[in-house]
Amino acid sequence: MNVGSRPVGALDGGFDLQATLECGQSYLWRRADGRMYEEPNAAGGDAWYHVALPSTATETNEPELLRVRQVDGVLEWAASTPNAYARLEELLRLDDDLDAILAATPDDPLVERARDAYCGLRLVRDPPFASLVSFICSAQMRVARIHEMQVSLAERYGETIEFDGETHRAFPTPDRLAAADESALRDLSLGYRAPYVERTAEMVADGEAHPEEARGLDYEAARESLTRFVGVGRKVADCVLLFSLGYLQAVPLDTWIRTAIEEHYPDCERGSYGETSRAIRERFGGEYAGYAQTYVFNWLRNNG
DNA sequence: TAGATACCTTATAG
DNA sequence: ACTATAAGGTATC
Repeated sequence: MNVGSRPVGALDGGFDLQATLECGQSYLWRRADGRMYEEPNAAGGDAWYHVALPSTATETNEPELLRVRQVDGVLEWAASTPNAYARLEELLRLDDDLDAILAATPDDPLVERARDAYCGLRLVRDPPFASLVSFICSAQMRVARIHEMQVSLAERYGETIEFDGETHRAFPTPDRLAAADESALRDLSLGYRAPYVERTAEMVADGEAHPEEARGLDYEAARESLTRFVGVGRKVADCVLLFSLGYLQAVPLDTWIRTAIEEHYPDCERGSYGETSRAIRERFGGEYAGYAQTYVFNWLRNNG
């Protein structure tokens, strides 16, 4: 077992592990106590697990298990392979200068309240295919149930890895998910999202399209590219751009952000997704507007 | 191009 | 108990 630790004070802007993993941007981690989205352990020290699939850059074909927790301002990890910090830095955007990023977001009352409430919350860099499927499943779903769906998919179709005497499962590869049929996915309570997930997985498995292909395109072209997948409209595309592909300017126009626009930024309502998106991105400071979005989303979801 | 509607399933409010 | 409503929308007409 490979272990390590690092004080979060060493990161610009600090870090809050629970806020980062339970704010509804990633559905690919599991809390060890099985009480995700419920109250945290008062003493701190809750652990979360993630199974990372090998990237093309790695030599082995084995999935990699990561276990992390945060105790007294120290991030601690244990992993099945060496150099876990590099993985965590990538997945949890520990390389972001949070102070500088939040300084670039506006100082209006709503954003200030949200920033204060979720100090140390970072965006994530989820793997693109898993992120795509997660947000296809997110349509008209509560955060806790979206997470349940991804756990179900992993348990039914994911590769296993043994770690510390327990079995963990990775999120399914496109191949394995494409082999599922619609009725099997409906049995996992995906509802009308089942054929969307199946057809999208087939598109990726067949080489017809891959979410990675959006990377490097201009923001709006990248969003358009992702809408090729079945079940992916502009909102879901924006989520994948923000939470996986690193387009930090993306502001998914979900119900909470639309509420925020209605009540706090009415002049940003332009009647269409594209124009309203442009206006709210500008209001949220442009380059890092997606960071402001995530803080505001959480503040409204928990307090609105 | 803009607007209306169906769609799975679950949880919560009344 | 039972119904209405909403949950990080999309596809189709």
